[in-house]
Amino acid sequence: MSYPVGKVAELAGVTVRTLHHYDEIGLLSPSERSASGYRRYEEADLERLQQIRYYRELGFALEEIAGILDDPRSDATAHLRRQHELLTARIKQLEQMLTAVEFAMEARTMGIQLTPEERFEVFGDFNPDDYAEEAEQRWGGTDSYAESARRTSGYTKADWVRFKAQNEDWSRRLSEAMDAGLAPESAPVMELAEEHRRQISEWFYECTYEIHTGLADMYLADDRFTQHYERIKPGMAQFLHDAIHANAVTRA
Amino acid sequence: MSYPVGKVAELAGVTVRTLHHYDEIGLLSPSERSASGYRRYEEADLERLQQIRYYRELGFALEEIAGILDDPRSDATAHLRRQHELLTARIKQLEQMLTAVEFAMEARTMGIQLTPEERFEVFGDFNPDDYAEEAEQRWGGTDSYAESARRTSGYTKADWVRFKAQNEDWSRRLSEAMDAGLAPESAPVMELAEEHRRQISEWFYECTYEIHTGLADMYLADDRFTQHYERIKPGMAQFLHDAIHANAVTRA
DNA sequence: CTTGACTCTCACGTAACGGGAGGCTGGATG
DNA sequence: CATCCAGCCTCCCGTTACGTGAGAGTCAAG
Repeated sequence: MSYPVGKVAELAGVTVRTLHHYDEIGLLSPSERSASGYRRYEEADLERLQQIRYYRELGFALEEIAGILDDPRSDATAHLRRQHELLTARIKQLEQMLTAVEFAMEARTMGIQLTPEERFEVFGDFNPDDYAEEAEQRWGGTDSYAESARRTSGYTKADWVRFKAQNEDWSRRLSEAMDAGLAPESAPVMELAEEHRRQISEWFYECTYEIHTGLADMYLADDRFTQHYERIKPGMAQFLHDAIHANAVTRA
Repeated sequence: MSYPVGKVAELAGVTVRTLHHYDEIGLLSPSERSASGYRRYEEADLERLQQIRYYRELGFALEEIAGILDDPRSDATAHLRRQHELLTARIKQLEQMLTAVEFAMEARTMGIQLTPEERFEVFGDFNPDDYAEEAEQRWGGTDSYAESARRTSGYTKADWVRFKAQNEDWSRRLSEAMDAGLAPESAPVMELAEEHRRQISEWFYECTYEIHTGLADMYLADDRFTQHYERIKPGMAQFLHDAIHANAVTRA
C-alpha cells in the first residue's frame, strides 16, 4: 500500500509543493517512484512525515529536523518522548502568556500602567523561535550530551530489552493476580496498576493519575489496545482498566 | 522616558535588526529620533510592540498585524480579548497533540500500527500556520463581520461608557455592603462577587472560577491593584478577595 | 582624547515554501 | 478508441521575515 503525493498532502495537511520541497532538500524522499516518475509514499514515509510535522510545529528548522531524525542514537520512541517534553513546555509557556493577557486586561480596566519588564516578561529570555534552539543546546552535540541523551533522547538496545523484560514480568504478575481471583480494587492489584504508571513515568514521560486513567479508558475504547491485552489473557483489558481507576481514586 | 533600540530589543526578546525591519515596513516606527538619528521608543511604542509580539506568536503575518492594529474599530482591550481567545484555542490544540503523542507511544510499546488518518488527525483540517488565517476569516473583512466584530473585536465608545457605568454601579454596591457590615461570606456579598465574574465573562473573556480566584489573589499580591480598590474604600481589596474565594468555593 | 560599546544606513543572503508555466499520465466516459 | 480532465512532473522566479556583515558616525567613561 502506497500513496500518491496529493493524497499524502491531504492527509498530513500540507501542500504538494511542501512535499516536493522536502524531497528536494532530502528531508523526506518517497521510498519509491512509479514507472512514469510519480512519487509513491510508503507507510514508513508517513511516519517520518508525522515526526517532521511535530518537530516543525515545535519550531525546529528543517535542517535540524533532518539531523534529529537521522541521528541513529534515537529511535521512534525517543522522538515521541522528546516531543512530549517539548509540547508540555510549550503549553506551559502559552499558559503563562494567557495569564499575562488576563493580567494586562485587569490592569487596563483599572487604568494601571504596566512596567516595560512586565510587558515582555513572558517572552523574557527565550523568544519563541529559538526555544527550539534552547532544546538543541540541551540535547545537541556538545559535552553533557552523554548523560542527557540517555535520559531523554535515546535508549540503547540493551535498555529496550530491559524494558521489555520488565514489562513482560509485570503483565505475567497481572495475569497471575487474575488467576488468583483477586479483585481489581484489591491492594495487590492496585499496586500493579501503580507499578504500570511508574514504569511509564520512568521510561517515557511523567504519567499523572489523570493521564493514566485516560490511558485506561483508551484500552477499552480502542479495539487494538483491547486486543493486545485480550491476547495475553481474556478479560485483562477490563481488569486493568478497573485496577487503574481504583488506584487513581485511592491514591490521588 | 524613552528607550534606545538595543534596550527595547533586549526587553522584548527580539534582535535590533527586527526592530529596524519593523521600522522599514512601517509596522512600528519609534515616535522619536534623537538629533543624531538614533531611534527612541516611547511607552506607547512598547505597548504596540507587545501586541505585535503576541500576534506574531499566534502565527499572524506582519502585514496582517499591521492591519489589525491600525483598525480603528478595535482598541487595546479588544486586542487582549482576541488574544485571549486565540491563545485558549492554541493551547487546546497543543493539548490534543500531546494526547496524540501519548496515544502513539502506547501504540508503539504494544506494536500497534496507526492508520494514516490517525497519524495526522491533530493536524487535520487546519495546518498550524493558517489557523491564523482561519481566525482572519472569522474576524476578517466579509459579511458576518458586523456581528462578530461587536462580540469579539471591538467595542464602541458607547459600549465602553456602558461598561464603566455598570462597573461603577457594582463597586458602589460593594462599598455599601461593606458599610452595612456584611461578611464576605454572606449571600448578598457572594452574589456581588458572582456579578463581578459574570461581568468579566460578558465583556472580556470566559472567566472561570479558577481564573476568578486567581484574579482575587492578584488583587492582594500586586500593590497597584490593591491600591485601586483601597482608593475606592479602605479594606475593599481584602474584602473582595474573600468574597470571590467564598463564592468560588460554594458555587464551583 | 581615545577607546569600546552602541547606533546608523545600505545591501546582499537565506529559509521555507507559494504560485505559476509548460508538459506528461491515466482512469473514466461518450 | 479517442478524448477528457484531474493529478502529476520539472523548472524557475517571487515572497516573507528577517540574518549578517560593511563602512561610518556617536557617546559615556576613564
